[in-house]
Amino acid sequence: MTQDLKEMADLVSLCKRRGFIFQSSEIYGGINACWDYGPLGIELKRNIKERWWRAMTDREDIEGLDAAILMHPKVWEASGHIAGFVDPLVDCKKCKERFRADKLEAEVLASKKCPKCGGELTEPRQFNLMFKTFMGPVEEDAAIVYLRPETAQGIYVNFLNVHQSTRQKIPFGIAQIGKAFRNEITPGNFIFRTREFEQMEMQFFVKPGSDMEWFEKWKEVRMKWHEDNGIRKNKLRFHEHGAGELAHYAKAAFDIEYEFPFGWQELEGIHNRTDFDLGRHQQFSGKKLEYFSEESKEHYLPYIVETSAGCDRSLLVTLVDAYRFDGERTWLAFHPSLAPYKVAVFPLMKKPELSEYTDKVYQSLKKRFRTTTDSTGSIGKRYRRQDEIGTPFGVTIDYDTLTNHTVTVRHRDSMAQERVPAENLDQYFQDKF
RNA sequence: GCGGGAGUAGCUCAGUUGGCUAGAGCAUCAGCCUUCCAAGCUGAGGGUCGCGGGUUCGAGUCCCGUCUCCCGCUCCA
Repeated sequence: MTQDLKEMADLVSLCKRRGFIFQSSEIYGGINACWDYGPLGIELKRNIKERWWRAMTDREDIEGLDAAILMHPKVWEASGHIAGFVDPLVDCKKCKERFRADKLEAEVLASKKCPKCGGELTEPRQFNLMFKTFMGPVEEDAAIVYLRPETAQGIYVNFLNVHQSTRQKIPFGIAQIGKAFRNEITPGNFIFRTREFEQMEMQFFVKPGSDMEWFEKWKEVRMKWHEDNGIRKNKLRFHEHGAGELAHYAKAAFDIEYEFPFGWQELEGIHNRTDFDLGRHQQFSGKKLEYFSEESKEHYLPYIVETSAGCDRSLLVTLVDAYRFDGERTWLAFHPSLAPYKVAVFPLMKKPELSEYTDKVYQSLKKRFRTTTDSTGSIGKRYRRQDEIGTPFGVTIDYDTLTNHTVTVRHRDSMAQERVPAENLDQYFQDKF
């Protein structure tokens, strides 16, 4: 009976042991909620990003972009982050309850009495969720810049540049992968919520009135992407934001959620942001951001349908969903195209004549596929090692290979084996990833 | 940031009321064995016990500080 991942600790341990993910600055005791991707982790991450990038940009109506992390501070005034990301909080020293100071009534706040137990409240403290730094050598208020809390604004402020340079007509989109930073109050659950994270965003510009149609369309496309990555359908669902949950910019919002060992959590958001963002940037910059339609001869501010996926979260889902344990064997059932290594080549035993042949096959396969090789210990042990890092195929050279030039191809999930002529291996694997 | 729990080898942990040179299993490496699914044999490497300070003749063990992780709250554009 195969089991899913029950405890994140098992995955964290495997990730460290096999070189997927390490804690940042570990030799100094680590730093909260920061993680480093190891040799296998970065391969997995690159594969996820590559798959996303191709799905989003291998089409005529989406262009790519890579905007700077540091932006003009006014961007964040326009976006609402400077106002909206500041939450003054007070704590009760007695019952330890915490309140939003701006949501308490004025007299309650003035009395400094806890509304729940009557205990003493602390002074309101500011929690700005944006990381601040200084542009230039002088540390003064005028030089403050922020690490972007979302990548989307880099797309909005480049809307005209992309439109004019590519001659795209609405509807069209702009895709970007990049880092964003948020001073989260409570990070945690391994790489699920970190203060530095990578987003894969596509902002789609549409004519007002067609926005809900596109919204529905992108919901389906994005859900299908996760399914096509091999994520189990019964672990994925949509969650609709109710009126009270909607962000300040949104007209409609759905999350794609995944059922982690710690519960259903957001993996990607699909939002109808209306013309809020372009409208605000038009207002704050004084630059006209309207689109002119040659067909209808009208000027309008486009609506934006956003698809915003967490790259690190996608990676975590890929790991969590692929984790299998059957009581004896642990393996990662990655979709072959996401697996860090595609093929592992082994000699059945560590004997010179087998090793020599193995090396030939290895050198040949690695030209086309990400391939590894291993000759220590028993063959079974080597299969298990590859299982744990999710390598979908093993190729084993035995004594028969030396005479008839066929090898064993062993499949990770079923452990099934088949005999394939060594010279056909390239062809055998070419449509598998 | 608050409350609770916890940091000893790469991983999982043991370490008695403070007392010999800090241990085990797994993992790793070398060699042997093995003609297809880990845990068979021999040997090796690896720890200033999270970090800093204190008490003591003596600290992994007691005290203080600090950092990090886990669970719960608060928060989540």
